[in-house]
Amino acid sequence: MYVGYLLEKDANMYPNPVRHPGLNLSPQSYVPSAPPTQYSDFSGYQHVQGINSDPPHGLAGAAWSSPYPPAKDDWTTYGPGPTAPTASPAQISYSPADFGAIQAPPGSGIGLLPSSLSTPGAPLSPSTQRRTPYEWMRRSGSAGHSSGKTRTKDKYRVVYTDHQRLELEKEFHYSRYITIRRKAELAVSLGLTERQVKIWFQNRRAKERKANKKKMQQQQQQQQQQQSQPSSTTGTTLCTSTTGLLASSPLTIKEEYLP
DNA sequence: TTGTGTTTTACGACCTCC
DNA sequence: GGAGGTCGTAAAACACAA
Repeated sequence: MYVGYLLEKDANMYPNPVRHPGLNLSPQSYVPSAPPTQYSDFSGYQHVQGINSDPPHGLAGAAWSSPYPPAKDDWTTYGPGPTAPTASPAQISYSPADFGAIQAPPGSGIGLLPSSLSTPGAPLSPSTQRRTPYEWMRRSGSAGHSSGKTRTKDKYRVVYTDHQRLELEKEFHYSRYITIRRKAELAVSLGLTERQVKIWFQNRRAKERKANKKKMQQQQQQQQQQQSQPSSTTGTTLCTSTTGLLASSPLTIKEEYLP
């Protein structure tokens, strides 16, 4: 709503424009042949086809068939109930091979998937199977927990499926602030409520701010350590402070997905 | 197996904008 | 006043060391 205001307000946190230049256009207008270059690694996934294609009149049309049931109209009805997405196709477990189209940019060291997951034949080493930067991608076993139960019932929260997280992450890396239209589309396509999508984006931004804050603190510590040591070289402080500013920018986050 | 730390959903309080 | 933002927090889910 007042994204512009927030971006200005959080200029320290987001000194660079976080949105794709083409965002003035509706996100739906971005086509497979010209994916946002910042997130070119997403092009391998059928994001555009399934999510970003412009559905007729915004929502479900013949070409906008969603693998998910219609979103619950109202999330205020807590509890499993018949509307709980237990039988949702979203529960279909996504094996790592399902994400094989997404690969880490070469040389980045970071990507959406561990390379081992992108190579179906390669067995995972125990260390690989453990904690990775892509945990949320691997937890296909969690899918069974998405029963739609919430705080007031025997389950406090649902666990989103890998596919839901993937699509949300993709949308987040396309733009940190989702439009009303995209929110509605995502909610339908993922079998979530618009409220869930909105809150996911809020939480995701908070996560990024937290990470940026941590980075800045670490770099400040490094600077302090460097200053406390007898400096044999000059001019390094300026460079580190510059990198510190860059590190705090959202661009750094996006760079994780750049080649 | 269990204890502990981290991450992930979800919410409430409060704020700003239209 | 409603919608959506941040911030702080609760608690489930999860990873991992002992």
